[in-house]
Amino acid sequence: MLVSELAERADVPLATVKYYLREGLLPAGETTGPRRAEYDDEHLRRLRVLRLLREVGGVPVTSLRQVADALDDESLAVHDVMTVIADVITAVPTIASDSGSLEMVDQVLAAVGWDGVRPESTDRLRLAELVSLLEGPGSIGPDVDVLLFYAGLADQLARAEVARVDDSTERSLLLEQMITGTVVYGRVFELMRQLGHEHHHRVRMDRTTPVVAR
Amino acid sequence: MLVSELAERADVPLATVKYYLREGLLPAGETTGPRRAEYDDEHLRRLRVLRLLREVGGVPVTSLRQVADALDDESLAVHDVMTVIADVITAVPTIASDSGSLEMVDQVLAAVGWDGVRPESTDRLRLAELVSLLEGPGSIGPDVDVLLFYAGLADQLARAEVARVDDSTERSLLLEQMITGTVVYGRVFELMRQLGHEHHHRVRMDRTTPVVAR
DNA sequence: GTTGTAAGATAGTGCCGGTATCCACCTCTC
DNA sequence: GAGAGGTGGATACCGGCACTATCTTACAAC
Repeated sequence: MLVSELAERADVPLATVKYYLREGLLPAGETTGPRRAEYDDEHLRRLRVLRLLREVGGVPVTSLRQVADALDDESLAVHDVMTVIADVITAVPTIASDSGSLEMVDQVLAAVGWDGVRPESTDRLRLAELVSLLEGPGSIGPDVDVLLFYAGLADQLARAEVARVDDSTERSLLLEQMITGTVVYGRVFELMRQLGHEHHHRVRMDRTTPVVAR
Repeated sequence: MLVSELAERADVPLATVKYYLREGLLPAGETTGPRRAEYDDEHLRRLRVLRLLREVGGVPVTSLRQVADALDDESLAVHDVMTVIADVITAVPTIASDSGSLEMVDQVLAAVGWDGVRPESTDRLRLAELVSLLEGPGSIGPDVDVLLFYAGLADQLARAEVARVDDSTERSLLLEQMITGTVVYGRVFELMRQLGHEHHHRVRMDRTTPVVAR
């Protein structure tokens, strides 16, 4: 297919596809002439994944390059590509964190037995930042028990999600499915949590406050 | 305290505080003279909450105005303010959703018994959008059972979080704590999920692929 | 041939979230 | 009571980001 068709099939403006090509996020098509190039399904899938990361995951375009590079690097194991994705999804301006918070995080990680986490993981560092944020005056202090509760649930979630991947799938397809899953289901869970708040909150209100009219 | 002190204590640039005042996100201080105004702890807490929503929650400044208005409106019950917060946190450009997806979402909501969710909830609508996104060709189709699994975990989380709020606290303080909790612990859980992926992923790799060197 | 569209390069746009500057004036210190 | 420095208030400006528009050259299908 030609660029225009690629753009149309992915439902992305042509100008944007050209921009991504310029930025090297999308591998160039196979040149079939001085002013002609062919694109295939692989390009289409790549484009879809990038847009998903961008639009649903909120990943900035500059970080997408890291993603593209990792996907293109055949020497990287699927697992290693996913750590790149993990780091990139976690792109929020840095806050200061103290060593005590990091210690607390590590304590929690140890408690749930997550020894497979890289010490340089962005997620681990960001988590410590958040914990130190909670330590500020007048806020709900971070409690190891509370964090452990979260970690326990997250463990169930992550365990089930990892178990759901089918390693017999071809590398590039597998990666795309995993990325989509991470991003989209992450958002799904987030939304469900908020819906849960809304429900349980209302239930509690109805029980607590006297109902005036119904 | 004077503005400069307010800015310093919240660790926000003075120019930004002035900007927030201009935008009406922060109520004006009490004027004590033609070129003098006093700010109190309430202002400080408000500022901190706004910055948290902005920096950790990624809420755009325009939406912060809705938050500020809701917080200032004493006629709104705590619960109603929280629905405003819920809608505002869920600020991602819209994707098209089909009616089938919405039906699926409602089916899941009914299954977990969340009848306290407003039909117009932004979260409910966004969830339907995501579900229809998953329905696209070549992706991991949305499965009611999978969604139910997420909903079940989210229910545990939301239930525990709502149970943790102490209604005897003064309204404005309570709201601030709840907002902080929603935003920060949401992010905490997200990070923990990713850390869980990293760990379980590595474990699975180590088991699956023959270890060459150690 | 004529027309339409491709590729490729370069320049421009719109929004967002602040910053910077200016001014008239107040207040604190010495 | 004089001077330094900070204040509230207004307006103008800025940098980054993610595109978007335009232009040129050339080929391809009719």
